[in-house]
Amino acid sequence: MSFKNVRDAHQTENTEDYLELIADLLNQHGEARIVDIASKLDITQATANKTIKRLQIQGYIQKEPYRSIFLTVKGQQIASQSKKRHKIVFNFLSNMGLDKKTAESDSEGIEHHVSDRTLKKMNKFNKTKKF
Amino acid sequence: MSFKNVRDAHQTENTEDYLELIADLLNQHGEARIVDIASKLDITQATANKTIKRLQIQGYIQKEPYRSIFLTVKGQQIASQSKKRHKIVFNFLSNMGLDKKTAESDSEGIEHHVSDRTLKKMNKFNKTKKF
DNA sequence: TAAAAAATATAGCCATGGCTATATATATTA
DNA sequence: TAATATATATAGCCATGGCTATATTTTTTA
Repeated sequence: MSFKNVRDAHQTENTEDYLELIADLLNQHGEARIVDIASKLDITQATANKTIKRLQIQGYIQKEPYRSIFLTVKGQQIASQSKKRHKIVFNFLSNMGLDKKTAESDSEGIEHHVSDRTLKKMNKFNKTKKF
Repeated sequence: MSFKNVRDAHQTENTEDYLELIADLLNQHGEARIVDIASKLDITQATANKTIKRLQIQGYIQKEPYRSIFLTVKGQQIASQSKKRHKIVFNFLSNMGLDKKTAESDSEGIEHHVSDRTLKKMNKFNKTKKF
């Protein structure tokens, strides 16, 4: 079952990265645009555009042509869950003694592969510095 | 740069899983066959076959039609690196107090997203129980 | 306001990794 | 050994996420 879980994680991974990023952009700049997403994710605008279209079809975001992007309730839920996980993993890696850059970069990849059980352990460690 | 790294990890991830599994099968049963791979990875034999073909083209494995699979030197190197990382992550999660099943399942996904720096920290913790 | 620049959209290409259905080869067993 | 079962291979489908090149729309600026 294990490998199947990893595959399932991959399917949602890109979605989660997009939604989390869009939420950040909305919070920080009041709007989220294709250009920003493409630049942050280091992909072309064409690719960003295509994925945004998929996310729209799948009901995670709402947007008018040539206009900026908003999250649906469904999208917001995933974004905030994702953000929460990301923070816990980032803090955990930081508390392990890793530098900000490494913690940031590693947590980006790890956040999608951590079970609730592991997340809880990490969170406990973050709070008490004990396992 | 961070997201790009995650994407790069994904490209090699499936390759690493295959090579690690093939190495295990070779060690445990003396041979690695498509059926076993498909069953372990929980995919169809057709999919396994297709990926095996790619791995062969890319020089990681060597095989004759209808025969079992062997690793090239290039393939062995990646398999053993991968195994090493996997073990460190698995031990780390176990040492955190997680049950075997969770540690196994989570390490499967995490191993591909852990930098050398983080891996070193984990390894140190495994040995000394301190960060 | 008209021209230039920037942002967005679309088309079409590629690789990957899923799948089912079907063919072919190999191994087992009656 | 001939028939059956198992394993492997191939063909063809789909979704995803990269890309470049080329519209088109919106925004900026001269």
